[in-house]
Amino acid sequence: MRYAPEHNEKTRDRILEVASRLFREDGIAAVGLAKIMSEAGLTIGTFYTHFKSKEALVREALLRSLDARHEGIEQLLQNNTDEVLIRGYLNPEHRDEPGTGCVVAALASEVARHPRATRQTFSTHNARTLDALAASLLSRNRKKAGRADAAAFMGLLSGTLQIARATPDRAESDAVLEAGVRAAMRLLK
Amino acid sequence: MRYAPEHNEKTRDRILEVASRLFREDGIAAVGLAKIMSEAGLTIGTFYTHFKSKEALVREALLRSLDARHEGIEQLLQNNTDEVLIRGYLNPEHRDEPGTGCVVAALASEVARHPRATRQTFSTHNARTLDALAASLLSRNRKKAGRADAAAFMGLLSGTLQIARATPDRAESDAVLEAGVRAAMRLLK
DNA sequence: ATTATCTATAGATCTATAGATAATGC
DNA sequence: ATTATCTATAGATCTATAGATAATGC
Repeated sequence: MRYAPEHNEKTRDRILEVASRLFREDGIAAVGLAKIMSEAGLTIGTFYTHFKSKEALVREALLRSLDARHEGIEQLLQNNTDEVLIRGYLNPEHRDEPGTGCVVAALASEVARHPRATRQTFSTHNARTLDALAASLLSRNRKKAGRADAAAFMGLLSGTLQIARATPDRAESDAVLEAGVRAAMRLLK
Repeated sequence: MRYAPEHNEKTRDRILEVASRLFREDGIAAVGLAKIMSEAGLTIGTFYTHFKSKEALVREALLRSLDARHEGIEQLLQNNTDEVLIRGYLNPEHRDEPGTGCVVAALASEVARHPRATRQTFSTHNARTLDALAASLLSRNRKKAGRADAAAFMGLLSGTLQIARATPDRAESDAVLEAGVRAAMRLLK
């Protein structure tokens, strides 16, 4: 069947949308292509007309979700105080909704075990956000902060969010988030 | 065959030893029971005489590796300066050897997706290390640091290590570790 | 006529179980 | 006699491919 010219691209986009959410929610290794295709309203047979392999999908989904989050963070960086921005990351909603949340917190440790091409995609597209962080948030407070300093700041945020997510006691988990906010503020002083 | 009384326990220990390494190296979802048993010198059929399920193994392997690392960290906390301790965590060897390294950096984001019983085990056994960190490292520098503050400090260390592991360029990855050291020192000031 | 989608399947692997085998203590 | 181990297998799922089907543009 010859479909409309944009049909193929729209389908591909829908698959990427679902994949970038499910990978963050369940982990890359734990989510199968059949589930992704099914949630996109398709059967698994169609997958390979859109992507060469699961690893190719992983790279494109990472790219997509990192870029999407970059847009959001750029906006937050412009008009807000440090604390508002930090609390925009370290809050119970973000903790409880990994599917639309930070890619670093959800997938960095798993991406580290993937092929170099995948790590390269992750690193390159995360660098845009790190550079923006360094340029506005960090340098606003102290001088001479580079991409690596932004990575450490991001490490504090994502590492703390992960520990909060792994902590089953709600009150204790909330306290971890609050301690993370204090620590992040301290880093900026 | 009736084996020596300690035989069963030694075999179980060997399985746990292998599992706690492979889970950290490859991720929990990505490593199968057959591979674990094979590296322990056994076939998969024996697994269920030692553990009720894979999830039960996960809990015991987490418990074991968290406790093992706790011992090491306790010793480091006693006789070293802040910087030596921080560099004992954020260094290239630790980055390159996840199998024997920090459980939080390797598995926290994956544990967060596991059943509550597993998260409880993780949280309880990690709390011992967090309390030790709060008691010595943090309170040595600033007053009134609790378990949650230690969790944020640990979040900085583990989150930064994860980003270093995901960064394919060696020099850039090394720079992330160094920035992490600076940030951790800053947190203790 | 083209091509995205479907069903069906290959072949590998996953967790888990059943029943036979073999090594040691009583 | 006991029991940890083995082989074999069930049944589900994984990634990937093959070939039939069907929806739309020329």
